[in-house]
Amino acid sequence: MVRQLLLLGILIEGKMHGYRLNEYVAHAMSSYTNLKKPTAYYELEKLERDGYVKHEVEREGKRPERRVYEITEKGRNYFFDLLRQHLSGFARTYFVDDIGIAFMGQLHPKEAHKLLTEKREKVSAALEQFRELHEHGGNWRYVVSHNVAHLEADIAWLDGIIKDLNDTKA
Amino acid sequence: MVRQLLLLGILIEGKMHGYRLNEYVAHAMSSYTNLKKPTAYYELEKLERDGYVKHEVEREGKRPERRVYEITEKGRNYFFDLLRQHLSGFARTYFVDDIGIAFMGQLHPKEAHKLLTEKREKVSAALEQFRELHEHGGNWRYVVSHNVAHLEADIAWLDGIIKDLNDTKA
DNA sequence: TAAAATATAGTCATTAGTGACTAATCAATC
DNA sequence: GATTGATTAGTCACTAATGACTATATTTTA
Repeated sequence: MVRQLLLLGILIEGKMHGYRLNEYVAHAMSSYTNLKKPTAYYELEKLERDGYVKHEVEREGKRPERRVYEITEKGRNYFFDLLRQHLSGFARTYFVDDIGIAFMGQLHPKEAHKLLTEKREKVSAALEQFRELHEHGGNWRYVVSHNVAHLEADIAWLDGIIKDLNDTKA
Repeated sequence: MVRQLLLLGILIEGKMHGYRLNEYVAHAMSSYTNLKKPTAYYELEKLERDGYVKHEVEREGKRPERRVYEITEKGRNYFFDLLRQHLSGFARTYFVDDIGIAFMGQLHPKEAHKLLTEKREKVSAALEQFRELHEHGGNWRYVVSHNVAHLEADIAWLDGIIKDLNDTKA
């Protein structure tokens, strides 16, 4: 449903053709989704089947045909339903890192220490990148602060484990 | 690859039949994965195709047949590869909440405020649940502290947005 | 002790998701 | 002015994931 919210949220601001839409997703929205192009078309087809969007074909000059997608009235309503659900709802996140940590005991603490230190550096680099993105307007800044907050939490968490491993090694 | 790490990590501690394995995943590991039963069997088939696990069929009394899965030597090596990769690597997390927030402007700030307050309560409840889980031994406690850290970060983040919305309303 | 509930063990049909590709146009460079 | 490279627009064959189901055995309860 997240993908539907995303696509309808784009189309609610105006019609757009498929290619442009995917470009927009891949660039402007790359910090909160990794929706792939074929997946977007696939999702658009479903949205169309259900009457939430429609499309007409146009062509500019001699370029290939484009499908210009447009949200329907039903789609608008559905978008607001989804948006309300998403803003008020809570969905549990599963952290892939936890699985590695759960099996960490299979390695020598010294090696685990080295590996987690590498991870910490990578998280730290990602954090720097997000910090540099700071101060764009709109609700975008909340997306940035969200990611910053979580990456900071991750680093603190990793530091705790690394410290424990230090004590174990000694 | 996460699923493979998970399944091999279970089997490295000893052979286990499919049903028990799924039970284990659904109970003991429910805080770091939502792997479904058919997905587990599907993944086990692939692991078997690639020679990382093998199975033999057994039956106890008159109960239905069981497939008892066992990790191979190749599987052990692969497990350690995966574990090292996971412990040292960093994978970007996409937060579904960010999509709702990105489109929050479509609603009246007053309604957004109400909805986010509801979300905050749900996050808070989830946090309480995790806090109660505290103090089991092993690396399990890191899983708990990880989730606690992230939920706390979420609440602080939500509070920031809610506060801004208060100012907007006024 | 018959009926209902629960546990055991896994399968199947269907939907979801994507890497790699096609096929055309336009721009740049040698 | 031919060749290379980028852009435009979308498709296809394949892999991944799961809700709903089957079928039997055991336990509980009325």
